[in-house]
Amino acid sequence: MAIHRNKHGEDLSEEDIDFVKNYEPRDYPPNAVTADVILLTIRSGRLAVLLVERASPPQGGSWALPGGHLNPEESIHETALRELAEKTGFAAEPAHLEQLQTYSTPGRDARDTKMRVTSVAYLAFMPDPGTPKAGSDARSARFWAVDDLPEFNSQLTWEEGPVLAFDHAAMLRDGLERAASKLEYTTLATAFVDEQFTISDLRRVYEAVWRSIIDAPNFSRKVKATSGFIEPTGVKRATGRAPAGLFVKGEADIISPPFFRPAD
Amino acid sequence: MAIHRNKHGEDLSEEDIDFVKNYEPRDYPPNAVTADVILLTIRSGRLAVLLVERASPPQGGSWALPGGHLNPEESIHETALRELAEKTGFAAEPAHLEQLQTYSTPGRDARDTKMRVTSVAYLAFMPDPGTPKAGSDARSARFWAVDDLPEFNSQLTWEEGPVLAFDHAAMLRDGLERAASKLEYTTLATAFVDEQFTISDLRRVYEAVWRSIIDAPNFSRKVKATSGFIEPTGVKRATGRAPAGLFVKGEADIISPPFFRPAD
DNA sequence: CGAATAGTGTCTGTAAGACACTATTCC
DNA sequence: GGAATAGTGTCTTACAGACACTATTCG
Repeated sequence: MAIHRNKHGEDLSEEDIDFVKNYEPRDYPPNAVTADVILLTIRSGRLAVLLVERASPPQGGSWALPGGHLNPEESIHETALRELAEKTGFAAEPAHLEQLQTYSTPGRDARDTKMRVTSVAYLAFMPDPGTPKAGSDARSARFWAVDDLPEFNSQLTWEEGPVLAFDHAAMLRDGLERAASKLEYTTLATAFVDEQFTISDLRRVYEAVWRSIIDAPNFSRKVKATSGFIEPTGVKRATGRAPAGLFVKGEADIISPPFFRPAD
Repeated sequence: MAIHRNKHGEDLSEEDIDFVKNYEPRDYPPNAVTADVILLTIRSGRLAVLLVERASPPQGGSWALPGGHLNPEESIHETALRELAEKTGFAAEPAHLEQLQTYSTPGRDARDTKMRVTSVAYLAFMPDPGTPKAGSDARSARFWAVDDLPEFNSQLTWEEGPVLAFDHAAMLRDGLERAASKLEYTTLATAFVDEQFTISDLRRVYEAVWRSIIDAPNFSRKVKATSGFIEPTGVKRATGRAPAGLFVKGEADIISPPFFRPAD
């Protein structure tokens, strides 16, 4: 039996070439595939997420994660990057972008009665990039501290902050959990800080994402003892009170043993 | 500003109702959304995956993960369950089913030139269900030990076992890594064994998924010390040599502290 | 008996977390 | 000096892993 391979259109069997030639996509139920991006950063020590105020339907006027349709010829990963650039005007790509999960519950989008809308959520980290410019299809765009969102802070009422459109609150919830867990076993905390950073900067990332207080002495020792996590530059920064050593990210992506979150 | 919500078609604004009424899905590029399932089990102490031999194009004749198209009205999770039942004839649902990742690289499917095919991969665990019956669209269906697949065992040549269609080898690779990591911090090892099991049964799951040998005395003590992992039934099973206590799964889903894989 | 499996006891090294203490800078 | 921040030292507890040892059954 012949081995059939299909990488980027090469090595198609004759049957497959025929099959594709006669294939009529319009014979099948319509689908839309979109990417939505949860872009997280740290602002004044608080974890913040980028939201866009939608200009047009569905759910015009409400706040949502930036996102949009998969174009022919591009991968969803590229969709996520493109939509992020279009909706926010950021020139720089995020320091980290990973796929989170796909959401497809019927009814999650008003169009579902005519065409199913399947959304692939992405999770992105970057150092505070300043104020975004509202782009195409957006009335406005800004970072919101996660605990200024009523759906993420039981102290707030629904009138005191934006309520998320579609199932974006569920996406954000899943994204926050993924982010917290990734800090345990990867060096991704460095994706939230500038190229050069102090150990305290790094600790504040953990504190913001984990929503907990970390013992500074123990943290400092642990980070320096984890091989490949950070590299000293030799330079010291005298910004605050005591001068602090400046570091850059090391070569490691995985930290072992992991840094555990406090049990709560 | 009004708060817009959209849960299962309720609470639509007038703009959204108008928008959907005038929406024409055929104006947009066509997409297909499919679910593919990585069903893992333990057979004679080895980790095995369910594969089907495809009967029709694309890639008819090659081995692939069971899967198929998202139907209107169903969630992608339901697609995964339905395709698994249709392609294998299993009456029982898997003990565990979770979404893994979504694959959308252009060119991953021969049809991509006419219609993009986005696949949501699912990961499923269950105790050995016996021999599957090849269902719709499948020439045959069977479990393959993962290390009888040439792409997962460098000792084998491509002629000595099935080579996976599409990007299913990448999916399986990601699924195996997810499975190994899930055993670290969840009680999902119990999804691979029968309702009643011995501690050795459970240890063999860890050994098969982690591809490593675990010290039986330490494992036994650790499992029993982890609250909520397993509950004793009081009964003993005298199948092999020494009689072993029988246990059932406890209420916990998360194990803390985690069980770590050996560093390799 | 000997082999295979189940399970207990005990020791060692590593690491997490608590916390007292010193050092440096700005006000 | 006093407050804020950076960083060291040291002690306790917990747990992973190594491994010697006992117990039970089958051939």
